[in-house]
Amino acid sequence: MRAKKEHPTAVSGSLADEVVSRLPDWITHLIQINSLIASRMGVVVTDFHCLHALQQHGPTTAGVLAGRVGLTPGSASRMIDRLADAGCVRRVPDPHDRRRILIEPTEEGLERINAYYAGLTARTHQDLAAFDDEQLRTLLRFIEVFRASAAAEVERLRSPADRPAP
Amino acid sequence: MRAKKEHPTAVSGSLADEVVSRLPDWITHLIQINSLIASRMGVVVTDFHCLHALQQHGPTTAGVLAGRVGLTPGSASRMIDRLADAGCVRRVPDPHDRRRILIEPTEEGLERINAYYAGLTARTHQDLAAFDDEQLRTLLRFIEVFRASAAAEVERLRSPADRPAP
DNA sequence: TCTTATTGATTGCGTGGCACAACGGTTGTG
DNA sequence: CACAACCGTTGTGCCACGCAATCAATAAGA
Repeated sequence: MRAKKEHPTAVSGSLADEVVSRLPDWITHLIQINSLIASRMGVVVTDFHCLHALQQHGPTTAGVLAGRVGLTPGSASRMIDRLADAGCVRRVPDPHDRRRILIEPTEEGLERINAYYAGLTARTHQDLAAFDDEQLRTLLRFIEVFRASAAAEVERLRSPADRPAP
Repeated sequence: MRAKKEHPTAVSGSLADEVVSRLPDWITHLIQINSLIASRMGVVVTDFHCLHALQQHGPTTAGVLAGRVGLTPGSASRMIDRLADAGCVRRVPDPHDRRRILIEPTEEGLERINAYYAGLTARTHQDLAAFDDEQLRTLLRFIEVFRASAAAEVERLRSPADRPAP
């Protein structure tokens, strides 16, 4: 444990250090944006993730939805209640297995999530205007690498008997 | 109900569109990572933001700290109670104004936040190894632009209808 | 076929973070 | 010296969440 390392504005011996030192602050801001927009929409951040997952992977059961957003099945059930009351999702019985109930987003839910992404994408497009295609390709690769890495990190953190061999 | 496009402005073909379409998923993962690590540390995400703000801007009063993490003064007081009980922060009376109480991180608090960043930093360094200096410079610019943009967005979202004319 | 085990989803209960509003202590101003 | 403004804290209620028990439906076994 190196306790002497300061991250805020790093010692910038390398560009990589600069990058990693500036990431946390950005991430913090992104998280705050998510919370603010969610509260402005009258929902909780978790509900937001649920809508996002629904939009990304399509309609699924409540169980896998709970897994995606990192909630217990019980909490997911209540979350779906909230979203259903808000008219954002709908419960549809699975014709093949009467135990299962598929959760699918409604028009209003899609509109809401789209409105959210519209605001963010507009700003993002503005920000991206300063980069050329070559740089955008680099950014794309960067995002893809980090997305995969983040997904792996989520999986690792969720396993209780983790850290078998560092 | 399969929508025609996955995202609102997904005019596929543009690199910028690719970027904006992939960002939300990554952000979602980052948020989940934050929540997971926070719960694993025995704190809440807000406490985490508090420690981050303390590390970024240095010791301040409870009031401005509440503003930074987006909490009411009352909630911030309770949050400071939690962190103080956990030994992460310490209340120090301001010698110049006995109404004010400065909040400063303790060694343990700094260690905790460092441990968090150490995990993320290690992974980030690994990911960054695949990029050369030119690309890293692009990434740095990208991050800086988006960080500023995100900060501005946070400010905008916090002021609901006000901001008449500064 | 009838019985038993497994899977999926929901509900009772307790915990805890948060907002709102009221309170006491401190500073500075007339 | 009295009054007002400011800062932090505390009382109260709300609601999201986890845990565990429960009900419904399918799958497996005698």
